[in-house]
Amino acid sequence: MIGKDAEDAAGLLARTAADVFGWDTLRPGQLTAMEAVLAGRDTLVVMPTGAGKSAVYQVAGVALPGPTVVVSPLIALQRDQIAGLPDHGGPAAVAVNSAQGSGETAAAWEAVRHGDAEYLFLSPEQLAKDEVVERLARAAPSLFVVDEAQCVAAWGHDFRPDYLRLAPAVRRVGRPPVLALTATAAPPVREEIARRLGMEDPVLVAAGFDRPNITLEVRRFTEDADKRRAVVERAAAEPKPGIVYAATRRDAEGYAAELAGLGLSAAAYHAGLPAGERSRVHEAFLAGRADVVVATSAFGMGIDKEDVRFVLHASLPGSLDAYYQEIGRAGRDGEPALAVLHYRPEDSGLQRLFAARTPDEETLGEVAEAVHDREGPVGLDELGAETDLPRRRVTAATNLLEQAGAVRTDDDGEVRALPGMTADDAAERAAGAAEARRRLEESRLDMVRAYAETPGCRRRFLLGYFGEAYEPPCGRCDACRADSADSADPAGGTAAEGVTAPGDAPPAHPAAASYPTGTRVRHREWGDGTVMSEEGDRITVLFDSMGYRTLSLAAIADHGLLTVRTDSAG
DNA sequence: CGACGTTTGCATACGCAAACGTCGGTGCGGTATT
Repeated sequence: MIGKDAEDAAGLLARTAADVFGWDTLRPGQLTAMEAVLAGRDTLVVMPTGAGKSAVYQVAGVALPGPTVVVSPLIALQRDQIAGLPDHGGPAAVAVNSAQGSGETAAAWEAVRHGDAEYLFLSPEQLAKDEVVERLARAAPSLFVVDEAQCVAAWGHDFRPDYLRLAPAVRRVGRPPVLALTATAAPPVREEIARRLGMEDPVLVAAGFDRPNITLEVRRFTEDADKRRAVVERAAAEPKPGIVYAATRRDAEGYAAELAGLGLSAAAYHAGLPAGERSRVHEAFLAGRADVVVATSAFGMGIDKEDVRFVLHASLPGSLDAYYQEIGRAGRDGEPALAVLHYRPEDSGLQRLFAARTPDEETLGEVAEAVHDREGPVGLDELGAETDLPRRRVTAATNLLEQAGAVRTDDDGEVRALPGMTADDAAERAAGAAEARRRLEESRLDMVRAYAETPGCRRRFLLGYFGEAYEPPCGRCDACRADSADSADPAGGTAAEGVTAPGDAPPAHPAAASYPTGTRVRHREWGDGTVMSEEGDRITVLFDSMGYRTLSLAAIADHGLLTVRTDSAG
């Protein structure tokens, strides 16, 4: 880019930020992302909550002629975003969703049609409707934003499969630049977001991941009862307020009741509670009227509270992406905060079950057959009617068929079978894709266990997972603290019961230098992969079809397991 | 996969263990019922 153009763009953005929003300064990451968007580039922004991700689309949206589409996963989040925009004569923001009346929705579309709305918020499910996409296409949006973009990878495969169908929607509304925003995404997740959204050569704007004020700790247990007692005692003892994450609704209520029994202001939060109770707990927590909220993963997005002092996990999360997202809610004010993972190997069973949930072969077969029986393209609504399957399952199955290269989505958003493949072949290949997906999810869970069991610095492990090198000791994780305690008192001073014993940090294996992070490698049995991290005498590789695998350098050397691929750099 | 609740099986057992069954997380949207 030519210097003068860049200056002009920066000037325009700075002026817009100041005049429209009253912001006198933009942070470097914000400006970089805005400039990329303004230059028509697809852009992926990975910045912690509070760093001002929303400002990127708010300012760039105004600077670009035409409305800005913002895909947001929760209606409550859409409301927050709209409420957070300046309303004194600034650009108007409207939403289209099922929670508002038909009059309000009609008014929103009118505003879009007349160019009175700068921002239009909607869920991915809305974009599954032809009528919505067609109206949007007529409005010719100049920017397509996907907020909380980690949802694409985390929810798109089963829970909310319309997240995997945004790419065709982007094309149908005129293929404006795509801006994806997320607080937490490891490199392979970033890659998946970009791929699933159909982003082309995206600009990556990633801020540093380390949250140095959060102390990291893992406590390991064999008995469930010991673990439960430890969680309650810790939540009671630490400075408030705090969040305890539990794996099930039942656990959330059990812990909350125990803490309340100790005289704390504690409440449970999960999706099974009445809406009124949920918002009451949410508001009480934000307002500082609650000491502890014990929650399932439902408690998260939209919780903007500075002074959370601890986040305890009573069970394993399903991935380190989810874990970092959840502990990232602690200590946003920069003051000391604490993240403790209470670990029992058995607890991974539940997450393993969740990971194993993929569409069954029968569903894949029915959908594949319904598509193949058509000579021409068919809409997902019609597929649902023909197969008599719920829309969500039809969409998920279609996504897998498309991923397996058996069907494709045309410019009208309808799907058609690709020639040269029978329905049975298609279903079989889709089942293979589902199986690969399941292996990947399980390997991500293995990475959570590896974090819990690492003898080394937790911070180094976590940051390594997110692609950031870190030189221990950090001084603020249980492993580093125990190490320094050991050197002060070699005789013992052992860690408290249940704490993972830190081993001696192994010396870097000389062979590790052969496999720096990012190297493309090929394994005899597992195929191609990318080196994600090296720790001591082992490296972790993300294999394209097998997920994460940790390999010992000695075994690699002894058996010639890995070859470095030089043909496909990057 | 594992926790928890219920049933079955035993039979010197008014109770206990094993076997069996069920359930488990995230939210959108739209329809049916008050």
